[in-house]
Amino acid sequence: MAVTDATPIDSAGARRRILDAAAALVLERGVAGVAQRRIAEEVGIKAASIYHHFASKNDLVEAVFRQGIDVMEQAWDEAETATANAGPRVRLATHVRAHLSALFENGPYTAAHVTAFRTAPAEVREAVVPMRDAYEARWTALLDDLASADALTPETPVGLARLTLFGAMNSTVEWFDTDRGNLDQLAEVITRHFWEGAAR
Amino acid sequence: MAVTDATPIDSAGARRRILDAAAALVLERGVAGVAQRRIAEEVGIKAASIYHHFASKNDLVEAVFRQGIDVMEQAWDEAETATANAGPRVRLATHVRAHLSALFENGPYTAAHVTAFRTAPAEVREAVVPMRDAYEARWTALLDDLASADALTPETPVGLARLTLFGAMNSTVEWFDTDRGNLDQLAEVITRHFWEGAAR
DNA sequence: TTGCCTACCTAACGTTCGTTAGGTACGGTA
DNA sequence: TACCGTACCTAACGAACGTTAGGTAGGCAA
Repeated sequence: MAVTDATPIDSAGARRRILDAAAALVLERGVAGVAQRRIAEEVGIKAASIYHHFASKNDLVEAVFRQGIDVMEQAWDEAETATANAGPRVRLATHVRAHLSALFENGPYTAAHVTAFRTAPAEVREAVVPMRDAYEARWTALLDDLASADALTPETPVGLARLTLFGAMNSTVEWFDTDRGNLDQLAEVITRHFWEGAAR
Repeated sequence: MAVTDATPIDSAGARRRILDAAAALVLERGVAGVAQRRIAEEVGIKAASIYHHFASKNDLVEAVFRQGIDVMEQAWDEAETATANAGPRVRLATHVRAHLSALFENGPYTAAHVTAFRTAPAEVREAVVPMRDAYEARWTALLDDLASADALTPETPVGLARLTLFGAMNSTVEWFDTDRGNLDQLAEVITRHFWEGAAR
């Protein structure tokens, strides 16, 4: 007669705690570098118990990536409503700040997505790509707006400009430290560099 | 009495072929996502034979990263001698082009280093960090030069400017396709964005 | 001819991986 | 009171992992 240690106090939040731990670990070790047993240990359960909440490891990391994109989308929406009547530069700056907020101020999901997506199994990537594309399309639309309002120089194709901007924003996860740096200042530097470099 | 399949025709180049395969695979799957047996398969040998050339998997991936930094350093040196008497903007543009050359035109080593370093085991990272720092110091010195020659605005700290530039350059490995895009044009766009954004 | 070095091999080791089967405890519902 | 779903558990599976031991074949030197 075996006795169980199970103490499901935080029953509803268990799935969320697994996701949190998975996202944080995937961020620092990559998808293949994280074992389910390690995630479980972080949460305080056994590896097999993860299967009560997720069908497989792929299912779990896919959920992490989806959450990362959800966070970005939400940040975008807030920036969009906040700048309904703003000029092009303010609109751009607000969205840059929102993207950085998604990367640093709402858990490790977006950061994990940005750094680890490329190394995920093909099945996971294929399932997530449509959501990724939708978010990128929003940025393309914004930059198209700016371009057709004559705010951007026609010298640089919009697609190239967007990728450069994404690079500048996303690569901050490699070095920026929320405890030591100021996100508003960072957003302003990135915005200024892009704006002065791309504005006409 | 077992018979061997060993056909060591390209004896001297075996180490190089292992490194090539390891770099390419690490680039697309991350360090933990690549098995020695997979690398060996790519080369056409058995996994155990890798140990004739490298002491361990960590030793192998460390060699990949070191090679990646060597490639960058070499590109830097060539750019440095080519712009001995050039103005600040040309100097910057040449170094940007050289860094992109390291990323795309000299094997997967630098690209592997840039994308996979963060997920490598701590021992590997610690061994490689001094080389990384030395390369980054070269960029800091260049930007300091530009700043003290009054070419850069004092509004942005040099450290922040360097990290922004690195972000723009390194993130190109995620999307740029050598077959479809032009590296000279890409270098020019990145240089212009940075220059117009940072110049005074 | 003998002997050694280089570059590979086969076979296996212990460990860790994702995953499954089958059980236990507990809170709520009938 | 009996039952049932939820949330965990232990135990174990086969596969894959990094790594080691011990061999074999070919080239070169003495």
